[in-house]
Amino acid sequence: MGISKTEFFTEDQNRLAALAKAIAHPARVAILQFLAKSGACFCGDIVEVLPLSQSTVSQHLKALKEVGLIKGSIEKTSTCYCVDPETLEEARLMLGKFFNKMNCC
Amino acid sequence: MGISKTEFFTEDQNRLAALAKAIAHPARVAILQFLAKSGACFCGDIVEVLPLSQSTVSQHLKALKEVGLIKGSIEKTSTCYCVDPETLEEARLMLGKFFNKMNCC
DNA sequence: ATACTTTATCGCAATATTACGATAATGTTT
DNA sequence: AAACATTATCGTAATATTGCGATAAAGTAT
Repeated sequence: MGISKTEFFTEDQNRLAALAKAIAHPARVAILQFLAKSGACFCGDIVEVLPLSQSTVSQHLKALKEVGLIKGSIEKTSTCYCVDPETLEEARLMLGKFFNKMNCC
Repeated sequence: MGISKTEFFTEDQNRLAALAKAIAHPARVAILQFLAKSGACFCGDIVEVLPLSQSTVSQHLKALKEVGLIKGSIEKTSTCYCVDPETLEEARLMLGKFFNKMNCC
């Protein structure tokens, strides 16, 4: 995206933007929904459900993991992913606060 | 972003992603906050406050307007922007529903 | 009409995202 | 050890985003 001037903005603004960016793609929305519905699952389970290749799904999982919305635990031969309730709550609070402050106009 | 497979996903998933993408950049977060705080303002007012050029701010405003989060009315020689409460409510509801369904794990 | 003010758009360059196949990495099973 | 299964990473191509300067567009004021 070009030279994003993140250093000028506040920590909150950057964090909110990062959390929003994590769900700013329908595939990641779908992955989160599937993860929540199934409780926890493997990369392969998601590949079966979505029209994306294994490497693409893995990259989306990485993006979600980096922002903290999901976490993965190594289990047997594969990695088991599940939603991270703490970051989820953080996102819910930040977005809630953000939208509450929009109450004017 | 490459060939995004939006046609596969549901309308809701795409809409949620689009709304999230609108606030997925700190500059747009800052613009929305400034707009809400000031009630309504001109492009020039935002340019004074942010470390971005006039054309860049105008582009961010366009992105916010396209997703419906803000609306602009022509006033005198300039355009007056303000938050659109309806789309804001839509975003709040969609995100709220999304996060509520994440309550498991 | 001309100059001025303000916003929108164009064109460009730099960087990021998305997606995939191929391959590496890691552990399991035979 | 060899074959297998699963996920992560690399390399690459196509496209999108971000940002800016320059310019167009449109209205106001002199």
